[in-house]
Amino acid sequence: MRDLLIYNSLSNKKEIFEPIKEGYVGMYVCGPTVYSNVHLGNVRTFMSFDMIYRYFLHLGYKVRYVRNITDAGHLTDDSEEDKISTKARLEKLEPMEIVQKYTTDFHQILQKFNFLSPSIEPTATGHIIEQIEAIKTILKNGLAYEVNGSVYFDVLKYNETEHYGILSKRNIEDAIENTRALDGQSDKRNPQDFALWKKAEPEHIQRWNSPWGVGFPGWHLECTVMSTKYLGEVFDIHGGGMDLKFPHHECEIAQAQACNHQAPVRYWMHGNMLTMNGKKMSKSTGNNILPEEIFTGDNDNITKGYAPSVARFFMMQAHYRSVLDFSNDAIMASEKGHNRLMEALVVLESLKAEATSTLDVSAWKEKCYAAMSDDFNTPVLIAHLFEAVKWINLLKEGRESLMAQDLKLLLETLSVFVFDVLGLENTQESDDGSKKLDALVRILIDMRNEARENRDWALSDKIRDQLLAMGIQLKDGKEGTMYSIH
RNA sequence: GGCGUCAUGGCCGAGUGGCUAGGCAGGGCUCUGCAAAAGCUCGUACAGCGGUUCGAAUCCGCUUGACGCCUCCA
Repeated sequence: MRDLLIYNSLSNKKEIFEPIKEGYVGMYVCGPTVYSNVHLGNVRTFMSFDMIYRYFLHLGYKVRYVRNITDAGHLTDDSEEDKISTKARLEKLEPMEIVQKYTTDFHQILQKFNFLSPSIEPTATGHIIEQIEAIKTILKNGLAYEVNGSVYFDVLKYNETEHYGILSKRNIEDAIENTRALDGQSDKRNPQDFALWKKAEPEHIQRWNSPWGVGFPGWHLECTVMSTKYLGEVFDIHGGGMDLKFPHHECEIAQAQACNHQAPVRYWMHGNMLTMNGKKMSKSTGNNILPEEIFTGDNDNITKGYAPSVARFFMMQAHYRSVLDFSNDAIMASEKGHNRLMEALVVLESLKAEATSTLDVSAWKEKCYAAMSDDFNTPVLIAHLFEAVKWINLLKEGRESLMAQDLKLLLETLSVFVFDVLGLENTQESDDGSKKLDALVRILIDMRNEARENRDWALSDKIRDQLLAMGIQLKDGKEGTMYSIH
């Protein structure tokens, strides 16, 4: 098998992927905090890893893909309030109601985008006991301290023997020098220390018993605990958005080292941000667009709705490690390209085999795999797919030819990459309603063609123009009239 | 202030020390009753200034600009 290159954020270069166990991949991706609807930026990261998961599966790896749900709430500031309880109070709901609501929303959105389900989707609240055990271990190993019902990770102590900042390429010394004004209220010995367990104030709703009193687990612990529980103390790939690199992933490394005395992850992968109007999409700033708004067009930044597969294609046209800027013009251009690709696939199925092949399908297929195996380069893959689109059209016109086996190989390979790996869908799916619509439109097409034969241009143009006005476009071609619905 | 990333043709967006990215838009052509659609085809870009080199958009330095992280964030 060809080498698979993966860009490792730990070394900042592409490395040949060598799984810990031949044929198996353990992959952990930081999931959403379920206190509001996921926006398109959140979706991008998960989609990148969905594509990566799909490619591994296609290559024949047995993949255990773990993507968590953060439902324990993260501290937002020193007010001892966390996101989930804040939202719960606002909506007068139980925290677990919030969690349920947005978890369901998350799943529905991903389903629309044609995501594959992860192998395990663990929750933070389902692993409180494991988190408490991890804290005990870190305390026992002398890398944490208890203050006033809370437990903090001792970053300076850790840094004496390990490098805190190994992933984000920071030096703790620099961080200390550049620390902002102290808040004065913290129990921390050093501002760089982070909470493993936090004492719950009376008004804090989410709370659990622990050896240090009633409280709740810290920001970063759940991922350490759940990844090692399901994938082992050392596993192949850990992914997440670029914005989690520091401090979240840095803390994960420190916690895992403190527990197990070894680096937990072989390959760290970070997806880049989706921006809009040149700025990062973010829940807190409001600079974001919801998936549902993409589908319906109900957002000031877009002029119409777009199918989930079109949004997916839009994202796959950029490399996962590049910043991608969302705009109406950009996704509209993607929609046209997406549809052209899908139409070529339909044409391909109707092509007839010839006695000779004038195109080298095997070499083309090889290029597709080479693109994907070079750090999952979907934009280059898509460029190759469009080369196939061009071929298909030339084949249709009889300007090139393929033997049966090459035709089959082209169809199979194209299907694999378009549907299995990129996870795109042909949006012209036919349900019962659309079948009836299809029959209706065909009747009108027949009537129009009769009118055309009678040179009754007034009638034929009327049928054409009125259908177009309601979004049904007729397309006259050599093989008869086709149509598409917009 | 610290750390880091990036600046590509009208737009989006890859890649690379010398050889076509690709998509969208635009020009030309084919098809067509006229259109539309579709197809074919064309364009020759890499922020600025230095340097290395036979040769750089691709490597190095500086400048400018943008963005990300440093605080919850995919």
